[in-house]
Amino acid sequence: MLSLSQTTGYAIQALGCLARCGEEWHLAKDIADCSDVPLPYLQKILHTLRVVGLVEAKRGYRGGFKLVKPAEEISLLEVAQCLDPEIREPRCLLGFRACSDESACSMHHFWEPERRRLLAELGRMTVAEVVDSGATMIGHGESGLARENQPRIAEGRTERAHT
Amino acid sequence: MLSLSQTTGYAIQALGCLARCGEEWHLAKDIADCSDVPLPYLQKILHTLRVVGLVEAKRGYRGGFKLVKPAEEISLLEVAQCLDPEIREPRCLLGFRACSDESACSMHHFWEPERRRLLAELGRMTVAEVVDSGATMIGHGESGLARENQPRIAEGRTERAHT
DNA sequence: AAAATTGAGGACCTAGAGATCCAGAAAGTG
DNA sequence: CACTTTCTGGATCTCTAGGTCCTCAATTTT
Repeated sequence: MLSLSQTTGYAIQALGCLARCGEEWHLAKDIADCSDVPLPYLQKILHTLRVVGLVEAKRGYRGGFKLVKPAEEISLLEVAQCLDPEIREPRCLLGFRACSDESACSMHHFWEPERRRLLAELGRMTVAEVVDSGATMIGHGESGLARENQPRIAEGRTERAHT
Repeated sequence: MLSLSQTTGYAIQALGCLARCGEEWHLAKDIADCSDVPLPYLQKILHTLRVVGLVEAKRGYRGGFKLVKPAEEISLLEVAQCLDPEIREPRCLLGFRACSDESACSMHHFWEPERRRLLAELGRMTVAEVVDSGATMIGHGESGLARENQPRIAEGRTERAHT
């Protein structure tokens, strides 16, 4: 209750990781290491984010994911709307099927303004802000929490002697 | 997202119906008819409400349910806490396992005050207020919405020529 | 005491979210 | 071209909320 879905949270984390770490392609695996998101599930989420046009994907050697637009232009609401169907079609707080502005349940007049206010908040906040408030960098496995300084994306790939 | 569980909404409806309709025993069936809650599930919820001490139950002929204390003394928060485990142990908005005031995720400082504010609201609102803002009376099948005037509990039982 | 009524409470079903796994396709490397 | 890497996308598993069903036990009526 009173929260975004787990999946949306995961997506915000993933986008945050990408935002912090430049224009390069980043592997799903590295993003997973940087966040609290299990890899297989993250892959699925990244896939969805690509379909809705928030990230770009490249397959094959030295492929990965990157943001399509700057993190300053991605609102949290936008992310939530892509992944959380209930955000688009909110349920009546009491579960009435026919609840609406015209035929309101007894909590509607309390709840509807609250809901709008929170959505507006989410519409104002961007992925960039979330990043700035201190999270983990891809590839440093800090579990995504704001501890110590901010690590960066895994450069493990350089060890593979490319170029 | 951003709502109480369906079950909590159902419970508030049921308590509201009981509140509106006096001290007598009311059948689960009549309460179901008055609300948008499917009978078998309502029975389960009423059972839980009895276990946590919000309603009293009586079995057998002319049994039913009634409130243990006046609706003015039942806060919505109280109801939610009985039925919605996530209210007691809120999840991190981003899904971090270790998120807390000390080790906060990047949305924690935005979300925590919002959450507290909403919980405080719910703590202030009572079942009595929800009733007063216009809902359906038990036994008149108005689907629980604030249409027309407020119907009362089914008196179908009187047809059975008791007394 | 027998019959009728009604909640108690456990077994069970269903859908969706969260999560995992794997064969296959695309892309770069040598 | 063969090989490796990495995303693709569908099948599948698990867990929980929501919901149904059925038998048992308690209580009142007659």
